[in-house]
Amino acid sequence: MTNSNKPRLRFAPSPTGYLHVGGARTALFNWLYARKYGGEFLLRIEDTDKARSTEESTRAIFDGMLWLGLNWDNGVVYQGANLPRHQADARKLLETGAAYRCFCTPAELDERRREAESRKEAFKYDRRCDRLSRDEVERRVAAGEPYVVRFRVPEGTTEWNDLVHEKIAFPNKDIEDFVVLRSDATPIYNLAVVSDDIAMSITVVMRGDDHISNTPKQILLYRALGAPLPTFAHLPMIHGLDGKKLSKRHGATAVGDYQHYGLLPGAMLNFLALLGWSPGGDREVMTMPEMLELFSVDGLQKKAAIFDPKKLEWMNGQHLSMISLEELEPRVTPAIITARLATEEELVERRDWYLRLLDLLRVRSRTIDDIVRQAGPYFLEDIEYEPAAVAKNWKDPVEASELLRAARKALAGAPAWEAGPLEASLRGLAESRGVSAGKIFQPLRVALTGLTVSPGIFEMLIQMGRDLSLKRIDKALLVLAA
RNA sequence: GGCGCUAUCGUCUAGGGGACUAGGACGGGGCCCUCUCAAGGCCCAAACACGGGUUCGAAUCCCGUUAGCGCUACCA
Repeated sequence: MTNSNKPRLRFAPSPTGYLHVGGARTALFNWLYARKYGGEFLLRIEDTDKARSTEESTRAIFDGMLWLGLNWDNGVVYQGANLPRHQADARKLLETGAAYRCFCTPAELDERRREAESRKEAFKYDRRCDRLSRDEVERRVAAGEPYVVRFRVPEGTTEWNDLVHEKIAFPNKDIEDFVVLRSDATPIYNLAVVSDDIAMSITVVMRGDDHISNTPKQILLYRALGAPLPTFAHLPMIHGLDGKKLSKRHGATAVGDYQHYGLLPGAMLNFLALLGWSPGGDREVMTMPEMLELFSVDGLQKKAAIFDPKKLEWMNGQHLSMISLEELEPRVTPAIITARLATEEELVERRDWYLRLLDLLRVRSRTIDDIVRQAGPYFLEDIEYEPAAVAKNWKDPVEASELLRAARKALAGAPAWEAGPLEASLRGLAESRGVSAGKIFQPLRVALTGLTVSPGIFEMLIQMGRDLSLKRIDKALLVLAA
C-alpha cells in the first residue's frame, strides 16, 4: 500500500469567532475518518478575510480542539500564507482561457441585481465582459482599470457522488460565472479552498452541507486546474431547539462554553457524534476508542439534527460515572482549586480519600460543577445552612436539637467509625425512640452538610471522619440554640 | 423568486420490501428501591408529513405535493 492510498482530510475553520459546536463536529468526523483509515488529519486556518479574522479566535480553535483531543497532523496551514499560489492559479485559469477579466464594478453589479429583483427575475452575471475584444481588454488593463477574474462556467451538468447524499447534480446553466480573484488580487473562497486542497493533496473533503452549492463550482475549478477530484462528504447542519440554524440566541454554542460549564470532552464528543451519525442499533454511550472502532460513513445522517442540551447533560452524567477515577480526577481538580476548597498539595496528600469522595459525588452529578457544588462540606470548616433544608428538617429547633444530641451520643459511642457500627447505633437509637430512621437521618444530614441532598448518611460520616462529623453536630447545636 | 438538500415519537435515532402490534435513548408521567438526592430497575403516553404509483406485500423503491433548511456577494 502506497502513501497515496491513505486518505488525507482537513478541518478548515475561519478564525472569526470561537470554535462552534458545528465546527467541532465537522472536525470530529474528519478526525474519525482519518484515524479510522490510517490517513492524515490536517488543520487549515482560513484567514483570508483579514477584516474578520483574529488571533484570539485562532487560539480558541486550537484550545477547543486540544480540549476535545482532536489532534492534527503536521503543522497548521494558514491560508493567508498561500496568496502567491492562489494568484498563480488565477493566472493559470486566465492563461488557459478557463477564466476571463471582468471590469464591471460592484456598484454596477449591484444595480443590475436590484433591477433583476424588481422584475422578479433571478440575477445571473450576463458575461458581458467575456465578449470584450482582446484589444479592449488589453487597453483597459493598461489604463489601470480594476478588474476581477471570473471563471467561465462551461455547458453541461456538474455532478458528484457524495459520501452521504450519493448523487448530487447541478445544471451548469444555474451556476453563474463566479469571481475567483478580487480586484485587489486576493482570492475568493472557492479558489483559495480548491487551490489549498490541491496543494495539500486532500482526498476527502468533509464539511457542512451548507457548502453543497459551492461544490459544483469547486469541481469546475479542480478540472480547470487539471487536478484530480477529492471525494466529497456533506454533513448535515446542527440546529437549535427551534429548528433554526444554531446561533448565540440558543445559548452556549462554543465548545469553550461547555468546557467551562464542567463537561467532559469525551461526553461532548460522544454527544456530537450522535448528531448526524449512528453506529446502527441501540448503541449510544461510547468512548472515543469505541467510536473509532464503530465509525463508518454508512452511519452518516442526511437530516439536520437539533442540538438538545438536556441530552448532552445526561450524556455527561453517563461519562462522569463511567470513566475511571484516575481519569476523572484531573478534570475535577482544577475546579476544586478554583473554588478554593483545597490546594493541590492537600489533594495530593489525601489522594485516596479524595478519589473516594469523587466516587461518592459523581453518581449524583451531571457536570463537574455539580461535583464541586456538593464537595464543600467535606473540605471547609464552616458550612452554610440552606434555608430550605433548615425549614424542612429543622422545623422544630427544640426537637431537632434533642434529636441531634441523641444522635451525637450514639455516634460518639459507636465501637468503631465504620459503616456497620454507625448504622447499628443510629438505627438502634431510632428504634429505642420509636421513630423512623429518616426522622433522625434528615436533621443529621442538615447538620453535616447544610443541605437536603447528599450521599447516604453513613458514607458521608465515614468520608468526613469522626472529628469533623462530631464538630459539625456541635456547631449545629449551637446554631439551633441561637 | 431561482437552485439544491431533507422529511420515522417533542428531540437524537434503529429500520435498508414481508421478522413492525415500528425498536432504543433523552425529555415527560407513574411505580419499585430508599435516610434525602441521584443512580439503577420496571411500566405508560408519544412517530413512519400528504397524495399517487411499483409490488402478492411498502416506513423501506419511484413520482408529485407540502413543509423545513441551505445557497443565491469582489464573505467564508
